[in-house]
This record gives sequence, C-alpha cells and structure tokens, in this order.
Amino acid sequence: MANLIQLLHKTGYKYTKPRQLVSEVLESHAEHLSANEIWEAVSQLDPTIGRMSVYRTLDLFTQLGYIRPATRNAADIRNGIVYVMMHDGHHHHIICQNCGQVIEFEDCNLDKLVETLEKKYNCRIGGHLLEFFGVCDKCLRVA
Amino acid sequence: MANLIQLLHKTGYKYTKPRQLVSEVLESHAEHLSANEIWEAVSQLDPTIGRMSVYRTLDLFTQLGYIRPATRNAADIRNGIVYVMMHDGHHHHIICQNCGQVIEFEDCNLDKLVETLEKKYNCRIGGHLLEFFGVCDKCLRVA
DNA sequence: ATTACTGCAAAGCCTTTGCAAGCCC
DNA sequence: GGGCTTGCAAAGGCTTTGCAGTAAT
Repeated sequence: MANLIQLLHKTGYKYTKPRQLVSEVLESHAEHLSANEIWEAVSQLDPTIGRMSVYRTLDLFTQLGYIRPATRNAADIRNGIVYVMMHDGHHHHIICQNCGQVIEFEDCNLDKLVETLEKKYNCRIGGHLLEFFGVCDKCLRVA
Repeated sequence: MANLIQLLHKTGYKYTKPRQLVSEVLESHAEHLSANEIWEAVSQLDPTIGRMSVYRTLDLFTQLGYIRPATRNAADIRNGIVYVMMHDGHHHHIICQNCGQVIEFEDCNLDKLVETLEKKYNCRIGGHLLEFFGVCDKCLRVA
C-alpha cells in the first residue's frame, strides 16, 4: 500500500479511495481476477464505488506498470482478461492446464537473458511476465 | 501447415477449410492479431467463411496448444485478446511499451528453470510464454 | 480554491448460443 | 452414409463514452 502511495505521488496522481481499494483487492487475492471480478470485490468493501472507477483505475495501474493484464487458462479463453501484480516489474507463475491452479514463484534467473537481448536488439527491458503451462501435483496424482 | 494436419489427425479432428485458413493467417502475420482481426483476414482469403468458425477454431487451437491467447501492449489494454503461435510449446517476445513493436526471439535457456520448478512443485511443465516489456531500438533513439 | 477524479446511465462492440445444411472421413 | 463441423442471426454481457458533482492537493 505504501508502495502505491509513493508511486502515485511520484507520477503526479492522487491517492483516492477507489485506487486504494483496487490495490487492496489485488494484494489480498491469490487468484487472478478479471476487471468485473475486481469490481465485485471492491463493491463488497465499499458499495459506493462505481464500476467506472475500477476500470479506469486498472487502466492507470497498467500504464504505471503496477499491474499487467494476462489471459486465463485455456479452458476460460476469452473469458476476460485478468490482472496480475508486477512486483519490481516481474511476474512469474505456473498454470495447471487441468484445474487452473496458479502457482506463483519468485526466482527466474532471467538477468543473463535480459542482458543478452538488450545487446542483441539494442533495446532496454524493464520487466517481464513468464507463464509456464503444465499439470500440477494434485492433477498428476488423479490422472 | 503439415504440422497442423498431423496435429488434427492425431487428436481426431478434421482438417477443414476454416482451420486451414486460420492457420495460414496466423503464420503469415508477424503482428499479433485479435479474434476479430483474424476473422477479417480470413474473410479476405475466402468471404464464405463465417465468423463463428474462426472463433471456434481459435478455441480448438488453443485447447490443442497450437496457439495461446495473450494481451496487447499497455496502450491497448482490454482491446481484445491476441493469439500467438506456440512453436514446440514455446513463445518468447519483447514488446516495446512505446510503439508496440513486437520482437520475437528463439533462445530462452529456461530448461534449467523448468527442471528446478518441476522438482520443487512436483508438477510437469509442457510449455511457456515469456514476455519482456521495454523500449525498442528505434524508440530509444527518438527519445 | 483549483484541478483532477468519481459516478451514473445509456450506447456500443465483440462474443456466445441454437439449429439446419454441408463437408470430411 | 454417419457424424462432426459450419454458417446465420439474434441475444447477451462486458466495456466505453460524456457530463455534473465531489474529493484531493
């Protein structure tokens, strides 16, 4: 939360209730939520918050690199876009193709690759999203 | 194309014209296209192909792991989902946050990480999508 | 006090659903 | 020939837009 306040200040945006609540919802849910689901969760915390504010907040957060849109498991294609938090510009997870469970992990060891790519393409890389698709522990046992 | 025919045969699906054309469009466009854009491109090749068939084909291809939905650059949030080809279950690219250019690359060196994760979480990983966000060569010079 | 942000409601677009005809195997 | 696949059209849901009031700095 403190991070969000600083980020908004630094970029010249105001720290408002909708923005505060959207951030809280994102932090407190392990699952990945769609824009609509985030609005529903925010509504439970404060029913006076409008849908619009949530959508616009998500756009702003994405612009700021605070969150990042991603897609759901293959079973839920086009079932809406979900948003993931980008801690330090990074996000990594494993998605079970069978049950849809999401396992997030921290270490990615991509520094070397980033360096190589920046040299090869003369570009600057600020963050990344890494998604693995597979079958989780539980589903392997059942199968 | 031959790959698609084999894949469909192996999984028990028929090789039809809509499926053939969707595959061709995906292969011939470097940019990432949304469902609607793919339909438009298919329509130019054969106007008798219906929208529905394209949507259902995309769902099927995704189920088969032939393609994978992803999201656009931050500027086009919620502007629809785009589809990327999953060659050998892998896909990697760099997206320029400024102009939206997409640079695809091949080597990712993630084998070691895959191995570590499979051991740690007792899971099996079949493929991945890796997206880097940054600023491309051209945009760096202009700025 | 100024400026940006919020909230409401209607409009808009893409996507989904169901059924008869056609094509692939 | 059998059965999956297609195509059409209407229904459905999420998202976008514009303006007046409100809250943050």
